[in-house]
Amino acid sequence: MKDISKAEYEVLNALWEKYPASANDLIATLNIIKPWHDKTVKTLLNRLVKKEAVGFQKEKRKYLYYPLLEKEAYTQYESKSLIERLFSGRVSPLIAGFAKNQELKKEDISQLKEIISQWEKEND
Amino acid sequence: MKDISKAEYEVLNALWEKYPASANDLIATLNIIKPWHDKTVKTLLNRLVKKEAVGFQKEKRKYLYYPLLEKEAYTQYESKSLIERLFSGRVSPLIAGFAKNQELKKEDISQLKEIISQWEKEND
DNA sequence: CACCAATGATTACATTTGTAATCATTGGTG
DNA sequence: CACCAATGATTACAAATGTAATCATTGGTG
Repeated sequence: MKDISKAEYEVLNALWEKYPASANDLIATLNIIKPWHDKTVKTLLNRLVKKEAVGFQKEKRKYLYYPLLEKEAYTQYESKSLIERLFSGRVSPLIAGFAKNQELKKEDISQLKEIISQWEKEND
Repeated sequence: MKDISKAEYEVLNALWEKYPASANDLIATLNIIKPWHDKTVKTLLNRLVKKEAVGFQKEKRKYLYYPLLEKEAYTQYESKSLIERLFSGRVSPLIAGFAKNQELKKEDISQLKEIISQWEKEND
């Protein structure tokens, strides 16, 4: 998987939210959260195309872009890379850090319990 | 917190494992896992000094380096940044991804349960 | 003392990334 | 048809990053 930079990720994430999308669609969506010039968005979009994370279909002069890389595949890859790099591949130290720094809510705990419960149903 | 690149992190991680350490100590340690030229390690070390992640004490011509940035602070910051960026600040989707992709072991589950149990003792 | 290797400081260069600007083409409108 | 704005393609430039090389200084040794 080719590396996708943080700025590129923002563009790709906007596309995952809604596609197919034109460059102008994405520029409008991103303008809500990032004060980026439209030229910046177009460049990042073109880099994503070059990296084969995004494809497009021509419709007259307008291009309609769609993701080639799935959000889940990407988030899993990035998560795993970070866990590997920082925690020798173990997820528990990451969660322990969140717990220690009071960054877990009751809702998070419930959700984790649910995931564990489901895992046990499928694996124990 | 100043961004620490992946290569810089490797040097810093070697230092966290054992400090104070000379440049040569680090070069030797890193040589085990990375085929880096010694000049590369020195450059990365100097960049870490510039970023104030690392300090040093002179001992004749030899410098003994030590971390200024704590491993836990860094790993928590990076973890949180990733979770914020990819999962809107929620840890459960990250764990759910690991579960879904069969990347959790029984041992991970035990550890997560322990963390949850501890959290509940301190917060419920 | 002279020499040399060791050590850190500084420089180098290619690639990647962030944030644009400029250029070329082309639909649409008057 | 001419013109112009829209649209994508290409270029630009600074900073960060990866991976070095070169330079300046200085301990240690013969």
